[in-house]
Amino acid sequence: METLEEILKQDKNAKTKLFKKGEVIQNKGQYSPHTYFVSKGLLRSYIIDSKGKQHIFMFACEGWIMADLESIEFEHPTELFIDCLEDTEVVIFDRNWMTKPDVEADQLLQNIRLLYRRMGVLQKRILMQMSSPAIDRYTHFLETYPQLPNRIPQHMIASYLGITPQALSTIRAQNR
Amino acid sequence: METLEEILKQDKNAKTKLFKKGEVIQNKGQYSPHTYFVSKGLLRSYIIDSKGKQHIFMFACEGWIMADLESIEFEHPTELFIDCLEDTEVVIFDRNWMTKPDVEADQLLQNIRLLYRRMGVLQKRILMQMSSPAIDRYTHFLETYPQLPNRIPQHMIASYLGITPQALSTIRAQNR
DNA sequence: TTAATGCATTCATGTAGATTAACAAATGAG
DNA sequence: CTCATTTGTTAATCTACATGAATGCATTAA
Repeated sequence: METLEEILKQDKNAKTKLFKKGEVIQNKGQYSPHTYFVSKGLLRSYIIDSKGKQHIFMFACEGWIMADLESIEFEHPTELFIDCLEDTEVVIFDRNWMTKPDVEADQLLQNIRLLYRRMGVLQKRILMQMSSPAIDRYTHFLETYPQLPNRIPQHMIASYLGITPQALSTIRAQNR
Repeated sequence: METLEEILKQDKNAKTKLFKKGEVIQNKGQYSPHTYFVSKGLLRSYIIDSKGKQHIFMFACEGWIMADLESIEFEHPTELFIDCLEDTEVVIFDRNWMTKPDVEADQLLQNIRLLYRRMGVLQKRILMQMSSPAIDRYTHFLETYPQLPNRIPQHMIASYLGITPQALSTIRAQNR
């Protein structure tokens, strides 16, 4: 079977778009039912809570998809900001892209596998958030995304882990 | 469009199964690539962490699906236990059920919507776990699952929220 | 060069929630 | 019915992590 990327490159309907580092793709309050497949670069989604604090929901580098599925499924405005941590190339899909009649079986299968993979990651994240201390979550992050620490600053890792940059710094110091 | 339940009832391939309250459907360490659609009753999935503590990952009542998607997608043994909190009727699917050639378009669309819905819930849960205190998570749980508090004991709600039963008890007392 | 800005580290103190324990009420089994 | 288990509550103490402030070090701009 071909990779999703190979399939997408042959797809006439797929819209490719380039974003610059720092560019904002989606703002809180919008309803934008798009799903982004990252073919190159690095995206980030995050919320800003009632106290003004940022919390990174996820990163998406090459081969991952980025979308506010809660917003798309329940059809309400998004709480998520999405922006680019690097110059990024994405393929954009609309709502219900997966079930359009012209979608090929191969592509559909790949799409569904991406959804499963994503859910697997979300599931693991919830379980770790509930049952493991910050040090274990950090170790797990390093194992799962070995390439990311070289591409993003520490404070973003902390934000992803759900702790402060100070706490992460302390953890790293103890672990040395 | 018909509901998934109506579709499933006409499906010759769908296997229906009955479980008794308390029965264990899946144990940690197994690899069982099944997805359960709950047509009646209530299922629970949970992990037991390295210190022996239980953490409830999710509940699935009527109309929801239950599966260890991490295990299915990455093809490793499950960490999740699944058991019945009530007498429960489920429809069982195997790995790759969604992409079988004999699956009808209507059913496929419904299946994908269930996946999206589930991911929306997971996403919200992660964001709340990171950014909101226990009291807010409890309130959100009550809004999202108004029927569940009548069907499960408090300590299971606490376990789902990621806090101890004592903490939940205190929160509820303050809120009165 | 000198500010100015962003990033990481360390420390002192504060706090949400964990832990442990004790107890009462409800439920269930023999 | 009785006894045992499950469930929910309250309180005292403990701990992981937050908060706020100070410091050093790059990088960039003027």
